[in-house]
Amino acid sequence: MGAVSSREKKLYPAVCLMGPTASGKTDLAVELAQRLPFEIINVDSAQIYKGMDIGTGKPDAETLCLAPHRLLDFLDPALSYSASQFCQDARREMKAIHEKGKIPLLVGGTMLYFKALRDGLADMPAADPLVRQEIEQLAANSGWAAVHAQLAEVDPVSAARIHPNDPQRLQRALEVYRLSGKTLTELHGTAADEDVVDRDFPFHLHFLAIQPGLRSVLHDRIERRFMSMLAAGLVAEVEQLYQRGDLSLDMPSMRCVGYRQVWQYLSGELRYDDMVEKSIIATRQLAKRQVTWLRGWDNLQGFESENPDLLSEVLKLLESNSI
RNA sequence: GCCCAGAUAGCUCAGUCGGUAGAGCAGAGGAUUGAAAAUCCUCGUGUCGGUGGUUCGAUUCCGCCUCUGGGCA
Repeated sequence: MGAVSSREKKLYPAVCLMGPTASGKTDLAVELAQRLPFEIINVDSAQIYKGMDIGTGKPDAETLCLAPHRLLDFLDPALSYSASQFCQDARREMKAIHEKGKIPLLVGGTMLYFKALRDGLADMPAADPLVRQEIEQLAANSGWAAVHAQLAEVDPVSAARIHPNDPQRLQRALEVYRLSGKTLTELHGTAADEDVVDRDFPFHLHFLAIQPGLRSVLHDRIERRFMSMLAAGLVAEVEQLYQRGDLSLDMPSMRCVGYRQVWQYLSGELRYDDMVEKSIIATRQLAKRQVTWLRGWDNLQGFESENPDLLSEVLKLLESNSI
């Protein structure tokens, strides 16, 4: 067992704490960080945004003082982020934490980011606003079916895989071809070569997840949490963003659960009660997609979030993994 | 009390010129490679309010009853 075990020896531990929204990840992470030499890295695509605090369930200032979070609250809502940027940023922070003699604790519900970190991303061109605009123009003029048809000419394999009704993926696939002259199909699998894993990414990821045992409990928590967000001033928070004038509903930040619906309320498109209902529904649907990711996740240690002994059980598991 | 309109899937409703019914939303399952809190796919049996009648056959037509709106008193 030469190659494998010698590579494993060079890997340092990092812990990934996953779970659907409203399952109590942050509370658990903060508890863990106070007992073990962890430093927390945020893995939540909404909590990266500045000025989006209440609706994203960002930890409050007091909590952040006790347990600082990296990659949290650093990006203006007018900008977009990506799984690729996350990987670069997270690796940089993980190394920095390791150099301080501590262990990275990655916490969040953005499963694509965890996956990208674990598996790597293919070597592909980044998003290009101009090319995206061209493709959107094509779609506006001739329909997304035309985009799909064009993709089918250059990359029939991807065209067969991507549903004609999925504009986001059609656009990306055609964008990659226009920018690189290569198909998504060719480029997939070019990533995560072992050099990258070993040299730039000398970590072994331990995956933990928490979630309620019953879906009904999760739904209950989601509803109550959204109500408390409203009580805490969510509408005023979104109104500040709304009034900036440079943000819009087609930006990733304003498509976040809750923000989108409050925005529509502020613009008169939704009545207050409908905004509340639709926000809660959107949150439940988000949680469902997160649970779907978790169900298929390899080597995942799951914990029941309502378990009163949660903390000690997680600590026991970490100890048994020599963390 | 009288008149009118309703009563069909968890919700909002469509429909059956009489042959036991279908959309949207919700919900469930799934996909997921630079927007991912995004984007997309699949899944619909329910005493058709109750009860009598007409009929080979009623959720559909008729009577009565119950309930809910609205109007008149």
